[in-house]
Amino acid sequence: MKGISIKDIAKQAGVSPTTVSFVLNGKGREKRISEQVSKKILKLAAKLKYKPNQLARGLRTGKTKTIGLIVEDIANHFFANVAKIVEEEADKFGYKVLYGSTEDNLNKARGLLEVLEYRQVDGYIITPTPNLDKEIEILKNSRKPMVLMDRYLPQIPTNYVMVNNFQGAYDAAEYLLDLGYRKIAYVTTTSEQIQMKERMSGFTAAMKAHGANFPRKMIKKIPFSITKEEAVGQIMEFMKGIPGLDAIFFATNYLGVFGIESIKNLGWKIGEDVALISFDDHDLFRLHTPGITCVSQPIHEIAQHLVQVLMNELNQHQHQINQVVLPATLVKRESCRKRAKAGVV
Amino acid sequence: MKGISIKDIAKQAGVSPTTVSFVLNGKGREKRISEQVSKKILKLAAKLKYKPNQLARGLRTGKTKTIGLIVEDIANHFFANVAKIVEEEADKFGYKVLYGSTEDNLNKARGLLEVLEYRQVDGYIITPTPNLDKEIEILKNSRKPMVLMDRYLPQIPTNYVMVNNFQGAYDAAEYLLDLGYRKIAYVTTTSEQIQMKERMSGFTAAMKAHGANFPRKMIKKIPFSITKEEAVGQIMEFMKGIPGLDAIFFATNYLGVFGIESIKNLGWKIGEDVALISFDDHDLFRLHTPGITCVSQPIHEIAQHLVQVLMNELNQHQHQINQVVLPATLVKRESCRKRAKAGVV
DNA sequence: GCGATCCGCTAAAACGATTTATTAGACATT
DNA sequence: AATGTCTAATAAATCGTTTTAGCGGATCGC
Repeated sequence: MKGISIKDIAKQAGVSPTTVSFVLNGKGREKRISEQVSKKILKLAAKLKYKPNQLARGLRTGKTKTIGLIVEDIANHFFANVAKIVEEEADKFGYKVLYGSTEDNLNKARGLLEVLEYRQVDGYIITPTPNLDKEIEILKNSRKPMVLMDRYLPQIPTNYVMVNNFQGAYDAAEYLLDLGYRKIAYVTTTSEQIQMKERMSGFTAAMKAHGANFPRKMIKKIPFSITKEEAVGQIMEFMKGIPGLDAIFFATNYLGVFGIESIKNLGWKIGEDVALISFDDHDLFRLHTPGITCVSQPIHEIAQHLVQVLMNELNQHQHQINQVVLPATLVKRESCRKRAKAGVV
Repeated sequence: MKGISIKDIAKQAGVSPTTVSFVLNGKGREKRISEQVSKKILKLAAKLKYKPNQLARGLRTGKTKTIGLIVEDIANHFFANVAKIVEEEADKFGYKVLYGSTEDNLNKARGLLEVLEYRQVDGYIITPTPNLDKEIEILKNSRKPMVLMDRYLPQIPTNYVMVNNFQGAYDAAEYLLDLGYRKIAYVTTTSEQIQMKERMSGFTAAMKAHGANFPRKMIKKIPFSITKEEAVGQIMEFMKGIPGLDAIFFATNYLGVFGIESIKNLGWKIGEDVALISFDDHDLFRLHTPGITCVSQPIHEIAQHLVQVLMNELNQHQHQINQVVLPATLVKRESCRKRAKAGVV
């Protein structure tokens, strides 16, 4: 059941393994192998369905043609879709993907990095967890090709591919204001992650630019660690405490989902009593009635750029830093609508 | 930036690489290496953070400690979650996972199998596409450890891990009848895949066992290839054509999602005008209002068994066939409720 | 006629582990 | 003393590639 090797081809062609290797690696010309011999080898290889042993090749060249993909949670809509495209794109370059989920846990991330190093992947696509700075720094210094996604580490200049969080949130705020909403609340996480900060900045900037009122008490931070029920409860309390609430923005999709539930629990009608908009799309937002307006990340492009950036580093030792920021798109659905008259409680 | 090798340890310990290899592989006793030397080597390995080169090891032993996971669509809720647990479980045995999505396309599946062979994975977890029989047969004959998931090939006895589709659908039908529903429709795919057939059998069996009427005209088959809009349209037509329709069962989750939309489009109320139940859980079902009752697959257990079966084959050359069928669970939500009075149009 | 150059190809080393066969010496047996 | 057994280790082959260095012969320049 053993595969056939370069030696088998060499024997059958009556040449040395070296020659076979040269030809099969497209170095026939360069190494001055005659057309006849080249052709014979190529034909033989095809006939025998020769498949180079990747382990032997990797051992010799130090390249495994494998990339490591570290996501927050492969079962999450956003990451699963990115993973899928990354796999497809990498495949085009002959690379395979080893993946793992961190659950946003530092130790899991460390474990994954260790395993990937152990497996000698050629490059990394990483969604960093909090406090992963040191490991990223080490990886960076080791000159291994690497690109971050979804968030970056402001202290460490690295490659990354991200959505424009500032612009996405800015557009959302502006859209709400355009529609005539005035009393707008903002729900985010307690996490200090950069992408959350940027969304907040973008939103705030838009409110300010339009002279809208956006005091601190319109902002609610929900801790990551609490249960869904607790979160929903907190959001309900928060909303009830704001008389005349017009519209509410959720800074990430799972909060938006909680928001839907909170509003329903209050007996309010989404899009009528209060407008709802969320960062990140979600199956539920698309299929919900009414549809939930959201700021959508260009998943396909993100994945393509991730692989592209990695391949650039991998192939051309081009060590200039590559930071890609892609526009977010406002997906308008029915949860926000033109507000005819000023809101009253 | 090179890793340290067995030779480095050997040099520093003043012994041969052979000795180091023996000790590090736990064969110290067996090979009569003295306690002193063993300890020295172990200490040194820990100190230098020695990580064996998997490529070299794989080349020599023929084992890559990698398994290939072929799913239908990694971005799908069910497969993404299985993939996640598979990865975690495999990790416990020191295995990593290479994955790929077939989109239920035969050629994609072939391509994936080829790549995985090329990468010499030690074992396979496969969601077979239609007509993949020949390739599975070949793989089986090659004695590579393999286990199928989600569906199996009736003509080829192989390992598999599945949910009990018959029982799941049976329970669903029985539940609807218990609640007092009588005019029950069934929506499935046109695909001839075994799991779909079994669901149909289970459902039919329950209806018959309870003496319920279940004529052919209560069954609708939706082709896989049409667009969402077309599917929704077909489902709407189908439902409108059944006077007095009580309840409707969808044989898989994406159909259930279409079902929700169809019912809404008709202006009916789920759980009030018509009961809805679907095979497979989905985020949307859980978060929808009203919640959608469904037949849920034990994802965690499925994944655990998949890895377990594969590890059995991998480690003990135990070549008896292992077929695991796990119970499906009926998750009761608000889309089906006690029916007070007989249904009237 | 002699060194330089080119042609077409190959021998052998290397990658880093595992594994088989072997060794040198201590000790025991007959 | 000759033989065998055991101990504690090692040398060398091996896995399948890639890659460096080189070889024998023909051709060229002068």
